[in-house]
Amino acid sequence: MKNKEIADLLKRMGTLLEIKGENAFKIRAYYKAADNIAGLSEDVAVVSEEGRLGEIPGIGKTIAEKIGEWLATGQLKAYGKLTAEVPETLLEIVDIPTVGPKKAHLFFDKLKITTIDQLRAAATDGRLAQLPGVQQKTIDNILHGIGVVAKGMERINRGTADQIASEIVADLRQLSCVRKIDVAGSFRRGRETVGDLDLLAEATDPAEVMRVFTGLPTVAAVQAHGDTKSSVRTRQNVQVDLRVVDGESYGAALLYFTGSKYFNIKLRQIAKKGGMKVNEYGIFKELKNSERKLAGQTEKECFAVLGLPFVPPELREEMGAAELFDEDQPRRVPDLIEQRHIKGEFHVHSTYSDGKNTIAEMADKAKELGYHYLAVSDHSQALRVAHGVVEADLKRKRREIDALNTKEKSFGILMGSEVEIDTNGKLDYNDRILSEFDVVIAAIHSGFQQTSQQLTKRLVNACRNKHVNIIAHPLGVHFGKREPYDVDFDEVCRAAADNNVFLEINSFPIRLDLDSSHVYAARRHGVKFVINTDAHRAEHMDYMKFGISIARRGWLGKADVLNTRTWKQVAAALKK
DNA sequence: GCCGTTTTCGGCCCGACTGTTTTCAGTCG
Repeated sequence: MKNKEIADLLKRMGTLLEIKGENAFKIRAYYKAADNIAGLSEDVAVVSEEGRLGEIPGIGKTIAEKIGEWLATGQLKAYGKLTAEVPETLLEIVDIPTVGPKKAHLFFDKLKITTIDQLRAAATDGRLAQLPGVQQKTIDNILHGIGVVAKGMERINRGTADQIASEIVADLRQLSCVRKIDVAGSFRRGRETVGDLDLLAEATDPAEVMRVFTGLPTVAAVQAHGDTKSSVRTRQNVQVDLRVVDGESYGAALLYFTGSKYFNIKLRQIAKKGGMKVNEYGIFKELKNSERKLAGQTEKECFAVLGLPFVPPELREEMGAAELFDEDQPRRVPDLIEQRHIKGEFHVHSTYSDGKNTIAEMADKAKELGYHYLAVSDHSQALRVAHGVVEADLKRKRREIDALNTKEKSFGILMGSEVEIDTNGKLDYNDRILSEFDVVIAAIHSGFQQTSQQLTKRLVNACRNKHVNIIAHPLGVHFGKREPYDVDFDEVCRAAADNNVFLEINSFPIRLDLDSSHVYAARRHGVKFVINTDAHRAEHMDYMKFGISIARRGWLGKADVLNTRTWKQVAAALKK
């Protein structure tokens, strides 16, 4: 799929037009188009071939032509023309915090600065100080910002974000003046990765909250410190923003700071049509010379006065917005899966392969979580680096599981395996061995460099095997190391649906694979899912919440997910 | 540049904080 590349290209064009000083609405049109392409669940090349680009919101004649040209030739004349005027390297300049398009334009126009190195030189040798509106503080901020960019500002994975947020929230909760505190932003929407953390608090003494927040031990730098809003950068180089509001506005503020940006714009448009206004303080009826507050205390009442059902945070994205906002259809919000629906899982490891805990210890953790069953699915023999289980040890493992099960009535341990799919699509155990497992998970751990066709064929072959029940981490994502495979995802979905194979949502924080956009797309193929943690030690089983977030973002309900069922129902559902 | 029971022109979401300013522009979310 070229969606991401096209979205990036349109976004870059938007920024370059902004530096150039183009009309603000034209710029926004490019950004909006980029967002909508990025959030598209279909392949934009297919949409283009079928002449349906114009059906994508925010894509008109001009941008549709540009997308077509890029798809056909791999080039964009307009982009070349634009970068001849506004050098492409200025994009790295506007990435520096406190430097936006206006300053980038000023530095380029007056000093011919096009790179970060040139900017640093001009900041240190005094040339920057000659410019109008630039004083020492501005120069200090720019130099500091260059340092921040140099350290890297990539998005962090959900597991890391969860840790940082929990610690800060726990510290602030201790203050007696703090009534409520929530993590908002993309974290609350359940995104797989987050760029920064947005916190919202209700407090009787906002200044005190700000003082404590900016002085926390984890804070490396304070970027802004106001009465109701502050922004810091932590030692892990993660930006955290905190906003304090009063109780009357808490719901409106939570709505506002949860976003997404796209969703907020949608809400404001709906409000405007009804003669209302939305901001972080509430929803207001616009009267002749004044305004009247209609809602603000809770998110629920804010949605209600706009005539909308409560939209769970995970659905507040471009993806699926058509289903939520289409005025011709009843606005339907699905009943999404919840953590309490989970009755077990199928993909954890034990000391038989590369897990750190015994089968009994993993089972204890599962019981603690209130599960009814747990499949212990160790690696198969070919995965030597992970001590894949050889045939002789499988018998020993089976005897151990049977013994543990005889002691227990209300909980069942299942014998599973995470079986290697080799580079030809063949499985690592023969059919006789495979037939003896309670559940078979097939997975790829090698040969990532193969072509799209080869990888697709491997996954499809695995689905067709009569013993395979689940495909683990179907796209091979490894946070910071490996992008998703370039497989024909539609074909994999068809093979899974046709052969009663469940696609895994892997909850391990560095995997999170499938991600929500693929879940959303797969659901439309009639694919069923299973949410697993891939735990390699007992406490990893707490990662289930991350998989739940992805499932919810992908619009999954309880019925779409295998491990919301009892073992009896599971056994029936797995039959091929 | 996009869009349309406000429709082919004239709109397009809203506010806090900072820095450089005597009233506001730029950046950010």
